[in-house]
Amino acid sequence: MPKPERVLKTRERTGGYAPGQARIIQILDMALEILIESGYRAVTLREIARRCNVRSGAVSYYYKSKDALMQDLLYRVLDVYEDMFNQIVEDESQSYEERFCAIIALILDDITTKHTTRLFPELWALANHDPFVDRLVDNMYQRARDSLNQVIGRLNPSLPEAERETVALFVSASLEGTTMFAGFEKPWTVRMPWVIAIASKALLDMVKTITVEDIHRGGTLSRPLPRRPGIG
Amino acid sequence: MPKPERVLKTRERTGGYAPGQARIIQILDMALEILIESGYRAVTLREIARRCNVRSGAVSYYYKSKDALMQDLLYRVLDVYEDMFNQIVEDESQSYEERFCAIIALILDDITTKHTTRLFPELWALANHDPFVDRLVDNMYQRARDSLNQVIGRLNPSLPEAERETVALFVSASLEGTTMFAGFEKPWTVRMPWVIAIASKALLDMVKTITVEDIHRGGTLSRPLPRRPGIG
Amino acid sequence: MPKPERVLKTRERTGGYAPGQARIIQILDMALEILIESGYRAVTLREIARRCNVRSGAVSYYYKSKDALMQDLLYRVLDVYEDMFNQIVEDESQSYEERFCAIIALILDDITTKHTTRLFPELWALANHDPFVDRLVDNMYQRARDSLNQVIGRLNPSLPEAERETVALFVSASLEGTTMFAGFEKPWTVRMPWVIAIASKALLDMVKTITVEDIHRGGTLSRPLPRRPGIG
Amino acid sequence: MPKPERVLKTRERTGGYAPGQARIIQILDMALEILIESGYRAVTLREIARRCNVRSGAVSYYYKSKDALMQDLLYRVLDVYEDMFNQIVEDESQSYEERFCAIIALILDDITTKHTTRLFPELWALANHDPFVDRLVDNMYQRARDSLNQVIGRLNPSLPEAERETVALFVSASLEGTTMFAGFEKPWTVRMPWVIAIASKALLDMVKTITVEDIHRGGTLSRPLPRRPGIG
DNA sequence: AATGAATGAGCGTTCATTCAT
DNA sequence: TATGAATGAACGCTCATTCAT
Repeated sequence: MPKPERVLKTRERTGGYAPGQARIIQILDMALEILIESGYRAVTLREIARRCNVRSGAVSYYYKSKDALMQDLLYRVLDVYEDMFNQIVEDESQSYEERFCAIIALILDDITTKHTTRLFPELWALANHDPFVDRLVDNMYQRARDSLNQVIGRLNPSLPEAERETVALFVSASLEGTTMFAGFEKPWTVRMPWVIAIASKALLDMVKTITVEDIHRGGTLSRPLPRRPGIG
Repeated sequence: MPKPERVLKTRERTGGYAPGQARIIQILDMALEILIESGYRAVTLREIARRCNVRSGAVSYYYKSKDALMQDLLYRVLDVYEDMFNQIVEDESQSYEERFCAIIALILDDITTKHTTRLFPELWALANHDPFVDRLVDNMYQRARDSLNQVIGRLNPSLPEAERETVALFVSASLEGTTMFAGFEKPWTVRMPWVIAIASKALLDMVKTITVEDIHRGGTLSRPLPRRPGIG
Repeated sequence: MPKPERVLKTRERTGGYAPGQARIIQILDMALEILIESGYRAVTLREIARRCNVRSGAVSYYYKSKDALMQDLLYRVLDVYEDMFNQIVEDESQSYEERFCAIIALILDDITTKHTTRLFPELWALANHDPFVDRLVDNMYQRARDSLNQVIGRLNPSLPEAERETVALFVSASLEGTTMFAGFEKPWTVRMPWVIAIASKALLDMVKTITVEDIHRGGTLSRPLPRRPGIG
Repeated sequence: MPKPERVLKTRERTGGYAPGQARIIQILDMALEILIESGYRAVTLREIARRCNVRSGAVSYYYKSKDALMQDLLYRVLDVYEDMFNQIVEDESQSYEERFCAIIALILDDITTKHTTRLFPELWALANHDPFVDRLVDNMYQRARDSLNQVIGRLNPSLPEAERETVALFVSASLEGTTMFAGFEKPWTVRMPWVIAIASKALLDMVKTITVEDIHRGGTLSRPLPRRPGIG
């Protein structure tokens, strides 16, 4: 996506349902469907058009470039996750421990969906070579960590801001990392209940007990690590 | 990569460095370079050839299809990780706690390299739509967990096999998940020392103290989770 | 031509001459021109495009594969012969002998055209290795023999169905066989009038006088034939 | 075969079996095998080499171009037919009628072999666009007609030379024409015995009874023929 | 609002051919 | 006598994109 010319806002500005709105939504839905089903390489204007029962020129009519379409798609897709955690964090009927574990369970549960299992590795790969995707995905995760941060601040009030944010980062990373192993149709999908229990214990205990000194001590290793041998 | 016809091993066995061997290595090196630099989409036979200063027909001379080339490349790349952990696990001069933390530090250190940060998300994305890559990556991680399993067995002998394997899975997933956040040129790269400390504490404490009951209790939530809203 | 997905009929039915219809016709005309001029090997999408003054992508726009194009072409080409004989057979102003000889003259006359001389040997060669072409050509000749069969039935009513069909086959084969010798720009082209006379006499006499016993007697040879020596 | 540079004679000159002779024979055998099995398009140096268990460079070592190889192959292949008829024609123990029918049976029998059924249509197609093949095939058929001519001269001595040759041509063409219909694995293969009987009667009767006047009368049609409609 | 037609670039692949070894 | 390495051209095909209608 080398030419990040925004197109999205045009669409967003049109309140209600302009005639073309329905088609735009259909285009984005089909594009997402392909992305999830077959990966980014398979997302072609032709295939999107085919699934919308229009010609590929029609897709170009709504998006002047494929990049613009993809950007619009990613906005839509990531917006959905925006408030995912806030509801839990703000749920006054639960203790902070409960809320923390609820977030863990929520994320790990979401990870087993086809949608999330397939989508996020694509995003991670795209983000590595596309600054626009990189920024978008980064923003999304930042918002997720904001929620975690609030809860962690309550569970371990003595932890300074910077350290707390890094703790939240590790929590988030821990959970995201299970995507490739226990996601949709992955070998460990059936073990997800156990994984949730293990993650809950590991992360909750850590969050509650970790100190600034623990974090600053660095790794426990005094000896130099053997490095991964290079290739080629 | 639908036609997994191996090519590599035959050629590798020719031993020494026949003249053509050097070119094969160059081809794979360049292919990997492009994969890391620009992603799978950018890996074309012509670009590989360009970087090798030959015509694209020369690449086809060595690999009768792009799939065969990619398979050979992935074998080579993943073979490297094969014995990565064993050295540590078998290091008799360290305690098992030390070995466990050494593995964590080793992996997280490796994650900050450009090579690993860029390569693995590509593999995860490919694996979602390509059974061959899926199997290859799965095998690699399985071997990694074998090493973890040995150490965990010593740190927590009362944990039954199945539970221990799931614990190892979570440990591995936790570490892999940091790739997207604290890998090469990522926003949190500079915080990797802290992340190593946090991960060491969280995972070591968990591994040492977790019980079968903890794992079987499932998540701590009794109430149904709010679901992620669908898209489209 | 391994994937016989019809394309033609759909397009043909769009009736009239939509703008694109003209281009399709031009594409098929140029493809046929090349086939006749230079043989099947020379029929490439690029050469077709060149003769149409468009880029090769434009040809691919109309035909999603070269096979589809070739199939469409062959349908068109062979359809032309469909009613070729019927007009004569149904011509009530002629005796059946006249009609029989008219068919012979019609076919042998057609054989001297560049179109037929060049096209049919290509089809025979293709049919040997391509089931689709095989079936198409077979159908075409079957229809041709149907016309002959009607006339032969009148000229020799006592001949049973199966024997009559084989007689028609030999008549048809006899005529087709002159293509390579007396076709367009062949050494014997100028002798075609004589050939027509010879064929008329040989085939008409045979058709009128042959009996079931003649046919069932088999070859007149009692001794084993010397076999053609094998090669290699 | 646009560059007819002879290479064959080089080979022929080496008497006995020079070491490379065996390889040349193998190359030509394999080339013929492919030609018969899969058609001219499939005859590639690579495939020939593969079947000879050598590299394609080795084939180029013996034949400096593919055309030279094909020419050599065709010489070899057509040489075989050279004396095919002479043995029969010169068989003093048979009457001329018997010899004539024996030739018919011989040719039609040969036509049912895979070798002949597959080879000749390829040659006819090639001859249309390749003067070298054209000349070669033409020579071969000329020799075949020489044999027929001798016998026809005995069966119908009053026929002048030119007319007799045209009669021989039609006889030869009649028989060749059955290749596409009753050859190897063709729909009418099982009817070949009947075809032999029909051909024997039709052609023998004609040869014995036809007169110069029959031939010069031309076709029996007085009215103009409806022409095959043009394409495109 | 959408189509139909076409472009131009690039893709993976195959081929005959060359040539030093 | 043959290989191994490489070339250069061509192939069928796909893609995003443009634009008049």
